[in-house]
Amino acid sequence: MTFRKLVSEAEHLISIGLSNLGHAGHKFELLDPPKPEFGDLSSNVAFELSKVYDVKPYQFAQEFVENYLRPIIRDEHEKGSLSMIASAEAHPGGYINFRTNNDTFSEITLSRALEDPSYGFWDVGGGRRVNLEHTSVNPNKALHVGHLRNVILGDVIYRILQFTNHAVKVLNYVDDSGLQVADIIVAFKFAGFPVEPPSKPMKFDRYCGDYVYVKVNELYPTKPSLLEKRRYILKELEVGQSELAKFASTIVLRVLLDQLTTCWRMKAHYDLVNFESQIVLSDLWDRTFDWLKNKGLVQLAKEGKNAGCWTINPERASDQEKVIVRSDGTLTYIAKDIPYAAWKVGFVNDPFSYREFCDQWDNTVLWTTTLDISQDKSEHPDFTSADKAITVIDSRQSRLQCIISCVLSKFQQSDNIYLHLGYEPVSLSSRTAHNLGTIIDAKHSVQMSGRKGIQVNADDLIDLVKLKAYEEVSSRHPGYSKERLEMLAESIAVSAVRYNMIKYDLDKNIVFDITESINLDGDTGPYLQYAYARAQRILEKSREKYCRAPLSKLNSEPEIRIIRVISKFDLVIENAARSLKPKILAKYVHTLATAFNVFYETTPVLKEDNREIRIARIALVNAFCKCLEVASGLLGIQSLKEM
RNA sequence: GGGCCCAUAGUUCAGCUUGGAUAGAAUUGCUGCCUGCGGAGCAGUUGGUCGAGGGUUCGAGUCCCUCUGGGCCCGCCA
Repeated sequence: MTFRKLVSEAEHLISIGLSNLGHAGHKFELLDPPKPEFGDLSSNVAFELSKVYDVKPYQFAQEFVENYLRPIIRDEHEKGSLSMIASAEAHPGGYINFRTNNDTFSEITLSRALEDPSYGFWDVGGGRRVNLEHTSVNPNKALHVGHLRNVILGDVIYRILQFTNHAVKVLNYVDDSGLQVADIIVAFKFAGFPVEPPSKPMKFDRYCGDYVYVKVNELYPTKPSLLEKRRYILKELEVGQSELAKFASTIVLRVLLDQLTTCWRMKAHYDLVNFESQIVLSDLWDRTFDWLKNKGLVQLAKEGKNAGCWTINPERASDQEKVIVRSDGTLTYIAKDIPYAAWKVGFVNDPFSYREFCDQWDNTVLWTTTLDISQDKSEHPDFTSADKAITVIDSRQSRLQCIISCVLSKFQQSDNIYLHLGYEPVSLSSRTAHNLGTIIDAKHSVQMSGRKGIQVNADDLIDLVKLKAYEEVSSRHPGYSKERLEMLAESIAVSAVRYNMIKYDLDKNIVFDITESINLDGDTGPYLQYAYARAQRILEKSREKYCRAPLSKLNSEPEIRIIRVISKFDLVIENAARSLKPKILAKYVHTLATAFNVFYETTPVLKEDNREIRIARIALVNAFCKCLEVASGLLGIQSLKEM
């Protein structure tokens, strides 16, 4: 909040200086100096103007500072209109560096952080409505670590957008009429697989995915009749209503609830479950199809390999045309996605009624659509006609997502109304794949495959990290009850896994290694929690009541460092929200926690004899906690008072 | 064949949008720091031809081109 003010003051000064020099409006930039010696804010203005005057940047900088900036700073100080900037100086490197008045900077930053209940808030969205789709895992299997990246990325994006004044609805699309569901229905109905998991207790999603789905796929080569059954089932699923479809529906719901249990464990929030079957059964497709035909975006192929199919034109000439309606009249995957996308942004009338699906971990209601109008709740949130749709899916879907995006841009003249937020997938390290019994060649990593059973289960991962966390917590608190230790270990495990999935850039392929993933030291989620717990211990033991503290007493290097980080909070959140890069926030929170840890090691708080300094430091610890709590919250990481 | 992404320390990654000061973390190895508010920490140290070559520029890890190596996509599967 306050760093913004520093920047705007510097902008103001340079602008006046340039205008006095006769270069009003000349562009320049303000940036973070890489080292503290270079001051608090730097400008490249001398590089820009030195071209005009054909002198060395340093020479221009010296003269500009001496003859223009310093007099202006003096003036403004006399008028009392500068609160942040104390001085400017030219550096031999060519930059002009500004220094703050530390006393007032600390004072303003900390009092804002402590007193403003929405410190860090920045209005990026202006209340705009966003439909955010993530997770969308086929309902025939349990989540693996690849899905986890999707869930966590999506959920952090949700939290960031929600925080920056977007009205976000989180959608989870369930493909309940696709091939993968048909596979397990084949197994249950025609291959003799029992519907209940044998003997030992096992989550149903896991049983379906790890066992039934894998085994039935192994049967197909030797029993081709099963493939015919699968085709039959697919048809039935699309028509709906039959006994078989009803059976499939019960299976899907069971798997879905188990999947959601894993997602909720990761503290992900959803607003609506969309079922593909309902999109097919509604008239959403008909309306969209008519529209596509009217616009001339699709055509019926008369000859060639796609004869008898409706196809969609590619955006680029080099791409092939894409079949959306097969020659037998059934719809392809993409044909179901286009009306869904159009529905999200309100391009077609909403054919759905809405009912409550279930309650969630955060005491919110998860809704679902229904075609049965008698079930409609009159008071339900408005899910359709968002200003923007964001779909979180890995980059292997880029081509198809691009088609959807292109088609939607033809609906309405606005670009970017449909955004595919892509990311590179998670693969397994050769060591981890080897441990799973996968036969590997010399490749560095292995793609996961649910169908082949090559995957690391999401719950297993959390459990493993939890085990490690449990050992750590119980060794520190031998007297704690099992329940308390469990709770803490779970929270630590979730934070470790979440942080690990967002600290990398979206375009980075994560090579998942099980051994490395259980690490709780260094650049991890628990590191953040640990800094917070230490700070909390200080506050807990402090007997000072909160009072106006002399914040200007905080001028040691570690203190200034934390304050500097705190002052940039809203800038970082804005940046993360605009760029949709959760990583930016993860990096920030780590920097914040590190700054605190340095302070903690070097600077006594409770042991400080001078009362004024002591209460000022306590105020600093308070501000740190508040900032860390909000920032961690945006990552879905719980701030623990103890661990 | 066409398209997308990646390449920076032994390892995993920041930094590239908007070119500029000594290229930063984490981890590994080694060395210190608990009769101090919690050592899941802190400090120090070892470790880099920023894949290669060319171009633009006063200046390139960052921008442009070519090449090499790796990943992914291109179905009447989803």
